[in-house]
Amino acid sequence: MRKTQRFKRSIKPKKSVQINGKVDDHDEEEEEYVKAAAAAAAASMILQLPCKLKPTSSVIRANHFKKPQIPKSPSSSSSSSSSIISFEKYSILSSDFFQIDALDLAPRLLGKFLRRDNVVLQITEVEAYRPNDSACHGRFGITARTAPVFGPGGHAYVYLCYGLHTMLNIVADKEGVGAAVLIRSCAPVSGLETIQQRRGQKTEKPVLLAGPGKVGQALGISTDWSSHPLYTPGGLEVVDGPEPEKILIGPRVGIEYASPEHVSALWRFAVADSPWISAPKNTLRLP
DNA sequence: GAAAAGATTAAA
DNA sequence: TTAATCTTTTCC
Repeated sequence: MRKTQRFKRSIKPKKSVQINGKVDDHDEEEEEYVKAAAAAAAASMILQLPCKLKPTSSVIRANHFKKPQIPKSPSSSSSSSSSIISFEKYSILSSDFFQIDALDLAPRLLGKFLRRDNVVLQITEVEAYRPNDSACHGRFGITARTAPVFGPGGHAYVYLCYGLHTMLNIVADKEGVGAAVLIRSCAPVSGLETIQQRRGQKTEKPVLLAGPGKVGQALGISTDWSSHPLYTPGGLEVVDGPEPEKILIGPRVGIEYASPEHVSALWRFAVADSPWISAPKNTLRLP
């Protein structure tokens, strides 16, 4: 009954690769960074970085991208202020946006918005998981849990980690390809009170949303949301947003069980200069 | 059918 | 540094 879904492994088994220590070769590591730098640079070109983002002045506010300051004049000029990024002017992304390689999609998701009702988060950190990737949940093939990963891009893949944390992924690439992008960190844009309530913390500091489990908790989602389409209005949506000025890259977190090749792959992307980044930060570098 | 491990977090 | 916590996948 439960074993009806038996599928062949999509990758070659690697029994003897249990890596305990880190690899020592600095040269290769440097090379990896150079390669990833090129990829990130390519992504930046395609993004046509608008560089509209104003550096936060004195106050560290919840949203690194958006204007942090409360308008001093209560005249409420609404959206006329050029320094204010109006969330309303952005529109929901179409499903086509997601139908690309997870490695390309990941950096493009930085700066985009996640919306569920009144709660809006801006994506600040992601990781790419791909076909033939020994760290990807799709490595065992299609199962009841991972089926959404193999579906068409633009859907959610939500799973429970350590029995407690709901991890939100955005499925990438075409149907049949097992690829997704893990949302590791976000910055709050609106619905701060709801976010704080769900998180059980009153803070506005990065501890509120820097970490994949925190994002899922802030959005109030469960594994029932897995396979939910993110390109249709209502429920959970991904909305277009401003691109970051600079992107940091580094190896993915918490995948020591994978093959060395994939452990060292620089498939983690983060918004440079944003405080809304999860630990560890010292493995992230500019391209 | 049982057991191990996990894309983590918060508190000590 | 370590406990908490439970589903998924694998092994016998």
